[in-house]
Amino acid sequence: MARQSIEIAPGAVFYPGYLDRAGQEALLADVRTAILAAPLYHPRMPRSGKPFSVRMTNCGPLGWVSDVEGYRYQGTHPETGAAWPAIPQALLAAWRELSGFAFPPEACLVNYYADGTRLGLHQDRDEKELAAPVVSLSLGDTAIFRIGGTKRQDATFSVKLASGDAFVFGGPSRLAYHGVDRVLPATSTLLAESGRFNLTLRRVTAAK
DNA sequence: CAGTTACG
DNA sequence: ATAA
Repeated sequence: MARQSIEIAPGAVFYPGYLDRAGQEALLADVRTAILAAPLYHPRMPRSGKPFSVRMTNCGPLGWVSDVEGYRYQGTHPETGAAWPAIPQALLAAWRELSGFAFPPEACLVNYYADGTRLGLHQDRDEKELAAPVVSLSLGDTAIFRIGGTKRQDATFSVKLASGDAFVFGGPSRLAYHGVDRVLPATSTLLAESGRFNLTLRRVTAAK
């Protein structure tokens, strides 16, 4: 199935409307199930211990976590100690369609942005396999997403990411700085609550 | 280190 | 937008 796509920058590809409403509802149900097993929590910044405003959890063999000790991937939830739940099949299918990478993702970071939540400009660089892209899916309220280049001082621009949109960071944009400036309240009817879920699929270890 | 604030 |  051919998909509408827009290459925002080399290797940074936007797929507006990637999931239709039924697909969004099915994926949201999977996310709800995952959160029952692995509750959302507030990560903390390395060194300072300051909490993020975004709440997080993960699916997959590995999950990205941050606390006063630093950033890392680990196999268990930092608060419950339980293994992360499996990555839902719908997300594995999206990875196969969008990543162009022959090996499966090992982590799905689930970020929940309540109204007022922001996430500062950063790089996803804790993965060993940088040949694999990061695949992102949005559910719920529209985000004002910001993306720049591979250096923090590079120019940035913003893109609105709506419910059902996909975004892929690959090639020269794999290490592009990006963040979320804000979430626009009441821009989607998908969630019963306000806010937005973002799901990012990553290959963490070197693919063999 | 993916935060926050002040400043321009 | 940039810096501390």
